[in-house]
Amino acid sequence: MNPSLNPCDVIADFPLFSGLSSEECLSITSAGRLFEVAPGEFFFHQGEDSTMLYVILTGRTKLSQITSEGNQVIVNYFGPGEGLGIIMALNRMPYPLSAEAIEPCTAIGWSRDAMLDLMKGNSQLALNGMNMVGQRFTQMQNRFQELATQRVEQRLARALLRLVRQFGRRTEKGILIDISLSREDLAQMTGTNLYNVSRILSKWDSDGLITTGRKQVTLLKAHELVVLAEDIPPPSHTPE
Amino acid sequence: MNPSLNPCDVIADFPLFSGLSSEECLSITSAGRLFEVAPGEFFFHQGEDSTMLYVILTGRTKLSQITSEGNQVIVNYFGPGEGLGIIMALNRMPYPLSAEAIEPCTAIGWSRDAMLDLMKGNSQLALNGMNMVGQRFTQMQNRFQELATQRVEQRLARALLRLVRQFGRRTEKGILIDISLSREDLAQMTGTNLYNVSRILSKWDSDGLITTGRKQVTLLKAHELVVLAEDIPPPSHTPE
DNA sequence: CGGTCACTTGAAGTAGGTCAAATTACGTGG
DNA sequence: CCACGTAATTTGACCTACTTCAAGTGACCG
Repeated sequence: MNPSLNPCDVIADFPLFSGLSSEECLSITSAGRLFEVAPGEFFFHQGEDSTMLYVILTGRTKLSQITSEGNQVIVNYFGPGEGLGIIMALNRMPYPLSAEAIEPCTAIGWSRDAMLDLMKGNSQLALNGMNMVGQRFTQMQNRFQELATQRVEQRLARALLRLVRQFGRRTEKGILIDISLSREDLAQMTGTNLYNVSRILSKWDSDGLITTGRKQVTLLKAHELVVLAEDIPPPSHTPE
Repeated sequence: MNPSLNPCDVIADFPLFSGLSSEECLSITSAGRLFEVAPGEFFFHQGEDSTMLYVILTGRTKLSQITSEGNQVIVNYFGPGEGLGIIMALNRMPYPLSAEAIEPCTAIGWSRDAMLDLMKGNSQLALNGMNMVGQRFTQMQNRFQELATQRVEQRLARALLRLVRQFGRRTEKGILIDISLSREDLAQMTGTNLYNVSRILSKWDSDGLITTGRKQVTLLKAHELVVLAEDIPPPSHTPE
């Protein structure tokens, strides 16, 4: 009955809790613990044994992976309602990626065993977990396909559109992607390098599609980006 | 009690049934139906509404996806014990890919609702399902990373090694990948085109790493492929 | 005001994509 | 069993997208 530790009003429409009564929400959340993570700190690091899983209440988190060759790949950014470590914690494997707070974050965390017990006793919860994993699987698969078949320009356009959906904020100039977002970050999201990203953004900037700043991007003509994202390569030479 | 419709002895160590009693296995399998799918036929097509999910008993299946631009991507090959449509059927979304039998297949199939009911009544089953989805997620993520950071040659080496693990069969010459496997197939698995694959395979062939035939590959020196797969690019010019 | 960090831009090199054509294997029907 | 047609594969040549290196510019921080 402690509202500060049981923000059920907030989490009621989180996917993990959908279809659950408020009593169930209460007992599930009270089996966990509230965490606060400062920007730059990590919920967990890639390779660590996965003992905890979290659902974000507030703040944004960056999920990234480092390859054996030392290349970093940004897999995703997560915000409120999304789960961290759900997949792996329930599979008893080391975390395959690192989760870093890029803003002050609060989250509810459970130990793996606690969550497994909860799920065993509440199959709706287990199904919700499975749905979340499934969602992420689909996203991942789409990005895989993207990477396999599209050119950098299209992938970059899609990445921006995804980010806008997650972090877009209307301003008087256009739609700002409201997170710190360097060229390097975008490169790591799209499987290329910062030079390439810089060139493409510069081009779009001078074409009036976007405005760029230091670690930020604002979309001016989102529709044109959609056209780019859907490919349709420009007619190279006019065939009669 | 009909052994032909309830091959519990076979499925006992399938991941979906792990930790379940034979009574539970029995009641779960009997809620499903046995399917036989001939080579070239499909369990389901991409985009169809996902009403059924399957667990393969025998035979191999190819999972592929077609992009909006018409490019095909081979996501995976699945064999006995693996699930088809688990992710999507439980998420109430259209199948994101097509599942085609490449050998005579038998599988148990359930309607989505039947499986959801079973899982609601048996949370171990739900957890098993989640584990399977999690496994596939991890695989997908690794391949994503691969595609984002590695060159075609490495990706091809890895693809072959993966295929060997799934379909490798010792022969007197080496380890044969025992499925029909064209250059085009390999290209669609690694995000490149058949010309590129053909060139690389030819090179490896003349280096004695593999032997190739029409729609087949045999590994001779698997270890050398592992070296290639782990990258370590050849020293371009000897630095003192 | 100096230093660092993010970003830009140029130039050169390369992996890989594309197109075209030749070659080889396979299967079928005669 | 052979000849033919088709499909798989190889190979060459060219070209473009992308990477890499290098040098410079601009922005924020102390």
